[in-house]
Amino acid sequence: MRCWLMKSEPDVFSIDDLRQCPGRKDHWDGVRNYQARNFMRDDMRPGDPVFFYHSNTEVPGIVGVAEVASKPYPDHTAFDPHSRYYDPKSDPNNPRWVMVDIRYRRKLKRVISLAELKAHAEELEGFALIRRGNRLSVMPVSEQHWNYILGLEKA
DNA sequence: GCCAACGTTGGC
DNA sequence: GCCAACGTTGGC
Repeated sequence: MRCWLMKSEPDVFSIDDLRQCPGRKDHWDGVRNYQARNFMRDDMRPGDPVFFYHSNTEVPGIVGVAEVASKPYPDHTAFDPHSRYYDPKSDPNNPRWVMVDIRYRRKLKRVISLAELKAHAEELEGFALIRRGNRLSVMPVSEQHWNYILGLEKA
């Protein structure tokens, strides 16, 4: 089992949006970065825990926990010319982009902000989120870092 | 809204 | 294969 962090802009899709989905589950469409895609395609397994991260917002940070709820499968929004995620180069017979389903587990008792995570850079050394210039929207979290971050929740 | 950092594209 | 131009991400 691997742990993950996935970013979403709350104006587009927030943790509350996920919680209100039928079955508290939705598909995670729109990933258009090869490295992020490869993580989903090659390394994610149903049941893997996921930190839900709010980006591009007043206080960016981890807001909740979800879990991977499917195997990877083709991202159909790439085939839809009306979608903002349309990619004419993705061939339906050989899909370029994949997605997984994500299920809501819980919100954290408080937001663990990016600033707070950066303040623990020493304990979180190697965590992709706090590396300079990081733009990945899907990234692995080591089990050690996962547990450390959850420990911050009670602080 | 600004802009640094990064990924992608395409000319050569 | 290099690299300049461009588009996007996302913190601030």
